[in-house]
Amino acid sequence: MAQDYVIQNLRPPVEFHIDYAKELNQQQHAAVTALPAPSLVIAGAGSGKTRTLTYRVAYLLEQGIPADRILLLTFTNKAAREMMRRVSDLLEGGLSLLWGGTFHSVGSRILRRHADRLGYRPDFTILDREDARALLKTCIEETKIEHASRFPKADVLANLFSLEINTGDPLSKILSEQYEYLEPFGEEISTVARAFTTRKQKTNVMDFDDLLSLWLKLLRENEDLLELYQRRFQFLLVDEYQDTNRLQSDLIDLLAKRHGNVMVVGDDSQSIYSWRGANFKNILQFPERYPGAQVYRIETNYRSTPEILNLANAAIASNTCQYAKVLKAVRPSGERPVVASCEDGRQQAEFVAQRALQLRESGISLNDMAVLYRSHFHALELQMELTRRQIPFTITSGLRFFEQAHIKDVSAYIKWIHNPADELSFKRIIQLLPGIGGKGAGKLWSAIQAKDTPEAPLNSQPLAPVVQGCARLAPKKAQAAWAQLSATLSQLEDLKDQPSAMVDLILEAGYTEYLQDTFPNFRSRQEDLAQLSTFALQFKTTDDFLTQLALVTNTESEDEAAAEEPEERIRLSTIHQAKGLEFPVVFLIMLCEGLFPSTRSMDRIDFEEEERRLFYVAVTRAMDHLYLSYPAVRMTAGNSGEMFQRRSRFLAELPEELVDTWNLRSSLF
DNA sequence: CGCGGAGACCTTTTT
DNA sequence: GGTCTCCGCG
Repeated sequence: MAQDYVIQNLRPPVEFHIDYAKELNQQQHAAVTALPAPSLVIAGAGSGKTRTLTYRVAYLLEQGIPADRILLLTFTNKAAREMMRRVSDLLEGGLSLLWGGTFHSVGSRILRRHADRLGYRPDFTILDREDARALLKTCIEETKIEHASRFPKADVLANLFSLEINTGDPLSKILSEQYEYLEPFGEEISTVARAFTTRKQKTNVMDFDDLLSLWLKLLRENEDLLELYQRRFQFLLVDEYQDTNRLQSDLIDLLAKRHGNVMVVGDDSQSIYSWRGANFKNILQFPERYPGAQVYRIETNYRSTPEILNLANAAIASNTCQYAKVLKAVRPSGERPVVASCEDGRQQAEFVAQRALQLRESGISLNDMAVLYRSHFHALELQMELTRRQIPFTITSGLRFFEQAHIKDVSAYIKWIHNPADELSFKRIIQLLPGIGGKGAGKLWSAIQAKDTPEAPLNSQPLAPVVQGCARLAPKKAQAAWAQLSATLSQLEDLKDQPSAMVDLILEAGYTEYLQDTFPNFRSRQEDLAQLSTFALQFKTTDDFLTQLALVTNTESEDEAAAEEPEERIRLSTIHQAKGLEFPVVFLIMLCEGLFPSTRSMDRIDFEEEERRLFYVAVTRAMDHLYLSYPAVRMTAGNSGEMFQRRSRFLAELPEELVDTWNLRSSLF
């Protein structure tokens, strides 16, 4: 059995010759070299959070802790990969045993190993948001509900369930506090919730929340596994702790219970995910939950000029619920941030484009510039302007790469082969055939289900003959396509664990043709699919491929794609997606009341403080140049009218002497 | 029952 | 712009 952590029992310490005192400042150094014990690192924006964590890992390894005893939890997979790379650089390679990733990806790995304990099989499919919603929708339809027309739609319900799981509050409490108008439906909502859970288990699929809640359930209900993982993960490092929710902090607490060797790093001023159940009180109350925890504050900012930092400090000052801290700049003085008031969205777009070109003239690469905004649609006019001027840009649009219809069509084949219980995927692929719609797909699914018997479970026999056997149930119109489908499935089954080849095969076996017949823009869709095939190349198992497909965000995949081409691009991104990044030049646009802070958030309690933190995150992305802009009038959606805008309260709060104000409106007259 | 076209409606933030 | 819904035709 695994031993408790005792330094003498482990490998002899390895020396990496890192002079920690020289590489780190005093506080960072203290945090990095702290003895195993709970610790909280309050690291302000741009203060070297990643650096601290990276050196911490190196330090632990140097102390003789085997890499596989360390678990690094980050907010995105990309952040984990980046940190691993840096540790690996520091230590000159050899770190394959280090575990790191998001809660979701670590959870999915652990769940695959012990799925049977939860009534799942290890080949379970991970549903993306859209699929989870579709499944929920069928559960709603199948539950007999009075006054069904007034029953909440699937996405409202999905939010509700997600909140329930992520905050740990009972449904009744959430309903009475936040969704009063749904209280009359309480009973039926619970019925749907149960049906949804059963359905997911039966079809061997998990949604994002399940990856956390089932992980927690697994540990809570299985003493042996809890002990196994408590012993295995002797050192927990958690990044972006301010954005963890109840479920995640419970997981950490449970895993750390035996050793208490947990270091959490975060900045309460940058907590921007409360709508997803994140509870930034986790970070405020950490010292109470972990008596004896050391608290380190890193308040030196290495990223921004003093001018930008002054503005950031002023921006966050109005928030009351936080660890009071003032970031100190060490960089030399630079330009004052600019507030530009523009005529309309169009002029704002021109301003950004022009300014970007001027800065480029002065020697700054487009890669070093970012335009940030509150919501995806705020960037529409800018996209048009940049396109018109042929300024290359990357945008992480609302629609994620992996969630586009054609990508999901192709992956549905692979998903179903991999997990024959996956109802959604099966229905999706057969509805691509002519003459088969929702109803027909339902019938055919039942027919397939009938072949799934205890003596001959579907997931242990070739699927192609089963599908072929159901041919007579398919409509006449679909016969040829049906035969083709079963042939394709048969070929796919031979390509087990070659996901890229599977994608290529599906394309050749008629999907490309389908694309051409269906979509006017089939060329760009074909390119996407070629990219999918390339993406799949890096995976040795179908399992890995499908897991990553579900968990990798499009910023991550786009960054990888962009890294391969030499062209410079300015980056357009929501503030949420820019979390953790930094850019020499930042444009923050659409700073109008109603847009930022967003009216959509105003029904939430404490919305203003969270929106202000978001504003703070945005301005602290900037290293050298910061431009804040807003239009005076704006087209409103739908009725093509224009509305006068007021500048955001966050701009109004800034002391005048901290910014240069440019009035681009008056220059027109 | 499937499917294509027309029109309504809506766009907060996401692992 | 993109998705969802409704309607009438095959």
